[in-house]
Amino acid sequence: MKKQPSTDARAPHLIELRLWRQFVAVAEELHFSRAAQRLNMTQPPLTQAIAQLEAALGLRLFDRTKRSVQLTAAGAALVPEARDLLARAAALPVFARASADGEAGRLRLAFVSTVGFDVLPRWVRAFREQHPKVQLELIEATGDVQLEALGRGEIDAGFILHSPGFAPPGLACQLIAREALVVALPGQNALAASDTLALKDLLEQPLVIFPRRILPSLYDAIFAMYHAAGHLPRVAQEAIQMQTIVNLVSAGIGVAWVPDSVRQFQRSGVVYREPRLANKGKGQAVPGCETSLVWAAGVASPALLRFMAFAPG
Amino acid sequence: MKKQPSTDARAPHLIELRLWRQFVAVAEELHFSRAAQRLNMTQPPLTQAIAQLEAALGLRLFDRTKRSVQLTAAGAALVPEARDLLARAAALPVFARASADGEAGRLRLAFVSTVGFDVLPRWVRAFREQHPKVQLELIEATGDVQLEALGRGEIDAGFILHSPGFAPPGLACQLIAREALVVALPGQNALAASDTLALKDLLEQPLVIFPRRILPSLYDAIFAMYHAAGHLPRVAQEAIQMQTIVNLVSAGIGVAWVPDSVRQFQRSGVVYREPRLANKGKGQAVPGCETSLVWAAGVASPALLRFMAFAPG
DNA sequence: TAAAAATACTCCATAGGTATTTTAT
DNA sequence: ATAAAATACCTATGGAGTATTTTTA
Repeated sequence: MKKQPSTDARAPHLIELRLWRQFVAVAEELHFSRAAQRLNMTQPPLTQAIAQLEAALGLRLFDRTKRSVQLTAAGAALVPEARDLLARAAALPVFARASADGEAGRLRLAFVSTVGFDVLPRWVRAFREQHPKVQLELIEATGDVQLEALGRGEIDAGFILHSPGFAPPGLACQLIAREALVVALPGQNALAASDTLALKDLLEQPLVIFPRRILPSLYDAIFAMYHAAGHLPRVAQEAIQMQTIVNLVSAGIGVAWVPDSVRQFQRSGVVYREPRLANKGKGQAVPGCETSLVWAAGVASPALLRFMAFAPG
Repeated sequence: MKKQPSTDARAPHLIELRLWRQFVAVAEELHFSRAAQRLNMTQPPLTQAIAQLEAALGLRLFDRTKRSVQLTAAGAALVPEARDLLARAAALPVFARASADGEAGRLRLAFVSTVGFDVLPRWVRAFREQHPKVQLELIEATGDVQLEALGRGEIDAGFILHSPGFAPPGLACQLIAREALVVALPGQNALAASDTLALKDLLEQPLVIFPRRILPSLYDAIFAMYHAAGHLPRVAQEAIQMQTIVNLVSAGIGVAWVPDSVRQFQRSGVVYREPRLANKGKGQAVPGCETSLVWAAGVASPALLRFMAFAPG
């Protein structure tokens, strides 16, 4: 025996848009035949449709006196609501297509504090102008927090600091900016007095440094630099935020190698210097640091692709 | 030959709620079979329905890899929108029933200035508390403007001044308040000096009066009162708003018989008095004036009935 | 090989059609 | 007499069913 379509499968008392469309047409024409014409149908099924709608609602929408049709109070109240519903339904396909090609949608972007000063604001402003229907959510977070959030799908992409060559597994990565490291010195440190600074002057200074766990290549590059000069750096303190590193330097805890953009943190008691390396000529240079946009590999949304197309020159 | 249902009659590219419901179910389960179960249907027609929706939109909503189902960017963007649409559609019947019994809806009420001071504010406040979903629109207007607006269906009801016994044609009418007339005197008028005032003192004073066109019975009652005392009143000026009448009295144009509630207009240069009639004992009294709520006969909306139920004792 | 989506078909519920009746102006 | 809504009945589209195949983890 064949099971017949279970009646409540079809619609658990959900009134279809068809009925609302027909209702609005009759309400606007106050005339079943004309409304039917407008709907490209004949009058009898329209009469039935309205009857069906009234039955579903359990109330009369029109006062029909064979010769004239008038809205009841409930009917009149429903007209604007029904119209609104239909307008929203009609807008969905448009919105869908806009979402598909990245014109609309939501982008949750995380960023580390250093890009928050210059790169990101300009980028975001330009993007917003061009794509007003994309809703941008910006969250400041450290690199490790961002990577976890990406893994859980809580953000669409993140701006992180990383050193050249480091490729997080499972993530796609686009270079945004490359910058040299500079040294942050406590203002009261004797070295801050002179305008120029050589690597050899720094070798004995205690270091405030980014944890290796987060940015191994930066950590290693700094160690390699000291090593080449015959020294093992003395780490006074690790800190995971540039803000904190600068604060620690300001407190005189030590000196720190930080990306150039950290200079934006104008903090009294801290001076920044570009040190000369002793053997620059021989090809050894101050190590650099890169800011990249990372996202879960293979799931770049159209909106994200649009966003990346705005990458500053 | 029988005409077959014209294809665009059924729906001019309007995607029915059924498809959105099914889409949301699949998006939530990310599993066609489970989603079908939740929808009380089988898997194959659900697969077809999603295919149909995707065809209508012209884009993919799910990445299906036989073994796993994932939302595309467009699909993910659509989920909250579709959910919202469904929620609104589900709310319509509830709203309809609320409108039918007056729990929700819109009430456009006009009122003359005199009720705006005391009666109306208390009434409206009490009603709003009990029926928060009824949207009240209050418009101050003179009686004649209100009657025209009622005729054109621009307001649902109006508070007007009228004299006992006057019944506007085609309108239903409910008495709200009955009040006696008092006399408004210019402050510099000699009569204002004494606390008491008799009708005979007023007979020679020029009158500022409401036009007969608007409120014939009030006009006639005043004339009858003067007549009984053997005088024909001298009309200095007609004015259609109580505000204006009081202003004219203040300017010394004349005295005026106004409803008691007009005393609320505290205007310097105007005093109010309750005159003694010479022959009070014989049954002649100062004429009165009524405030009534009027509405188009036979079309009191449920919300209006609710409103009237709040008439102050 | 098992689980899940896709495909192929069958069927009937119903939206919409035509013909006719009713009723108020 | 006429115009318009209601009623009666018919048709066929398509949504949902069952059975089966395909695919990949």
